[in-house]
Amino acid sequence: MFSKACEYGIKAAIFIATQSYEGKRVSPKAISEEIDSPQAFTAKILQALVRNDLVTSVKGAYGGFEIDRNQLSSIKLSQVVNAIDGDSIYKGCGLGLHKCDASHPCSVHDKFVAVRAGLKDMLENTSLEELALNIKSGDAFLKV
Amino acid sequence: MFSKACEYGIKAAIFIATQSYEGKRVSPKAISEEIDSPQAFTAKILQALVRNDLVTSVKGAYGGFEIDRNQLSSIKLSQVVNAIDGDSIYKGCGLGLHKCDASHPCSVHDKFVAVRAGLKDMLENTSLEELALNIKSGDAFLKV
DNA sequence: CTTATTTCGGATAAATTTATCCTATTTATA
DNA sequence: TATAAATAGGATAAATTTATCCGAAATAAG
Repeated sequence: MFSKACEYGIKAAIFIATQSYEGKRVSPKAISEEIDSPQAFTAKILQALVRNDLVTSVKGAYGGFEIDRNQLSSIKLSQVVNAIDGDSIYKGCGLGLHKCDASHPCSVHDKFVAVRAGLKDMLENTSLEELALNIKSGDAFLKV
Repeated sequence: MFSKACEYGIKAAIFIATQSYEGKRVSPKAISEEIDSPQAFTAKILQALVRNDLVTSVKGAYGGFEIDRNQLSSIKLSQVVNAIDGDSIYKGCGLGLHKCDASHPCSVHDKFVAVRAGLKDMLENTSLEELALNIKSGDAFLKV
């Protein structure tokens, strides 16, 4: 469904969110250990999140990554996915056609529209805050 | 959503279906031209469909690929996808965790369950016959 | 100002997916 | 039986994704 990079990005964002809740910054090392991902690769993905203004980075000593606590509820999963994989997941044609729409549909177009709408809706209505709270309450987990 | 191989596989299966409707066999060359895909790569994917008994191949002169006309309505998109990409699309965890289920959910587990169910339902309830008829009637297209 | 710490970013490597090439095998027809 | 036509399948190459390495730039603290 998502690329590896996107999976790491989602997990990383959720972990940063849980820590930002307590006013803590986190390093790529701590993140990759927490979400069980390759460190250097994860760092690259974090850069993408920073470039898209979803995560703030602080360079130098005592630096790290954080998310503005006031934005935790307004940052949606869709923004994280979009920053890494783009919007092809729920925008592109199911069969990879360039020009596929209602007026020039591929054979599975109508079928896909509904599924895609559900995915889009899910991503756009799930906030980092909600997911971070799932983790903090012990209702969900980030690894294994 | 799907791999390139899977996209080609779906399109190829639909095209073979349209031709089998008229009792015609088709060559990998004709298929790749019709669905705009690399020929040799498409031939490999066809082999997977043959191994999974979704498509029949006839070797030698006047041979080619065909689908039993009586099975067109019973072969579902899910079988084509499964033959090529496996069932990871709607079975695997959204975050790539190995052990993710209702009793040990990842942070997005519950959200994904619904989307996946929709995708699964769509794939399992769409037959090659239905898609082939969409093409024949001119309501849908296989390329561009 | 110096130093230690930390993110940034370019270069490179490994793994996977996508794509091509060529030969073997099969089969209908003459 | 010989021949031409067609799929099967192994070997290989190209492209993309995933992953690693290392030096540059930035910053807090002494």
